[in-house]
Amino acid sequence: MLSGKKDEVMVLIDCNSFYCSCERLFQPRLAQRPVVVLSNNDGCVVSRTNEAKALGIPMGAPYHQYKDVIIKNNVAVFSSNYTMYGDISQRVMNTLRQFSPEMEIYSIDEAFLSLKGFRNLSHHVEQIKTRVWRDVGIPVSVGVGPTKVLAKVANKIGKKEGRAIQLLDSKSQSAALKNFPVEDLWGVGRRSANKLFMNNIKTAAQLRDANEKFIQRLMTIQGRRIVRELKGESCISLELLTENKKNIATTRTFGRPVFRLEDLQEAVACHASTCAEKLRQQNGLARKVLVFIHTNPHKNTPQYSNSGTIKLLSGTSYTPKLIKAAFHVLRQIYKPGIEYKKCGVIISDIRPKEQNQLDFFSSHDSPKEDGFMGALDKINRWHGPWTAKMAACGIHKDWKMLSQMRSPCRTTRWSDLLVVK
DNA sequence: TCTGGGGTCCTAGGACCC
DNA sequence: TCTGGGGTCCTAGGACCC
Repeated sequence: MLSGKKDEVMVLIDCNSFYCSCERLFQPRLAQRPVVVLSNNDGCVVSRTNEAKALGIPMGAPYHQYKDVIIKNNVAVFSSNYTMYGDISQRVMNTLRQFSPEMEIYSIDEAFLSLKGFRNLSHHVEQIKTRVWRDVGIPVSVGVGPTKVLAKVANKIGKKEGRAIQLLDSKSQSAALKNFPVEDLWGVGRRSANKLFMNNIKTAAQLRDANEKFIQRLMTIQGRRIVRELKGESCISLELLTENKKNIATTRTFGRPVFRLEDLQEAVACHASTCAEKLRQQNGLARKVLVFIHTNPHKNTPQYSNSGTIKLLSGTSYTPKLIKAAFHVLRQIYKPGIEYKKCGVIISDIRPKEQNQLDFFSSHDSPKEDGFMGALDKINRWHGPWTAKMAACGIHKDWKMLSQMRSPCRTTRWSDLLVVK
């Protein structure tokens, strides 16, 4: 659990203002202009360029509260376009993969590389930045350390100073950690930071030098790992394989208030369908279905929120079965006369399909059902999402989320291809 | 009028069994 | 009617991440 390795070389690469940088890629004239990208439903600001940060627009800021600042300063605003960001992300990762066989894709815009044993390290690190910029056109920041936590620290400092930082020797580590706020560390959230403050631990160096057992009591085993990692002992290893998901969730805020059970059913059917499709992509079967609904907590109306789970007799990835289960839960938690704002479906207790088939007594999805789903997925892959769907998903969907400023899918949809004159 | 979405890991406590 | 201890499994909730 805590055994650490000493001679690792972890490199963290992350894309600067990733979603904004993707938008700039297709509109180079935005290069000098502040840019922000909004969350689903055009709710909050989830990505900002440095120019937008300088205007005082915080991460997660409600869009409507900053509309004035945005208009006044000619900020370019985009709804999020996850199809495009996902595609650009793949290109970035493909470029990074050429630098080392040991790579972990940590998020849509971040990856860890191990450059253990590489000679001429500084040269390689510089090359990473240059190559991603040249091949994909996305600016990245790079940080190097003997552990993931220290690579994160290096990356954060380097981003401010605009250069790649290496924290491989204890002297540079101490210098960096002395002034590094403990709350900015990877793995230290608001709750833990407050507990640390109360014990007079304010910098990363102070956390590194604290008593390990004491920190474990305060922040569980994860806190203790952070302490070890700060000391240069690698406890959080690279995840080289992308594991299958243990939970799959699809949840959305409505574009308008929803009262009727029928509308909720349409949304829940859509979300269950999406979950099922993601599940089939990883060749899994799920046995649990959770549905939740709730009102708008920011609005001064009667509040209600509830959720329920149903356990299936055997695992399935057959969309109609999952929709049926989700409806069953929905009917149990639905209360009429309430103004709903959001609903979601989460499937869990997921295992690989092969494993289920070893179980002689459970009833599997039939070959006919599998064939049906296979055909459905194929159609939607070729002709776009929702080309073919269950009738329960409805047609009008006026509860759908808003995305009024979405850019075209330049790289994944033929009709959106850029035309060069 | 307008405030996102999708994950993971860890722990405490209850249920159950012998 | 009273009484012990140890183990496993599961779940809900907390905390954190991007």
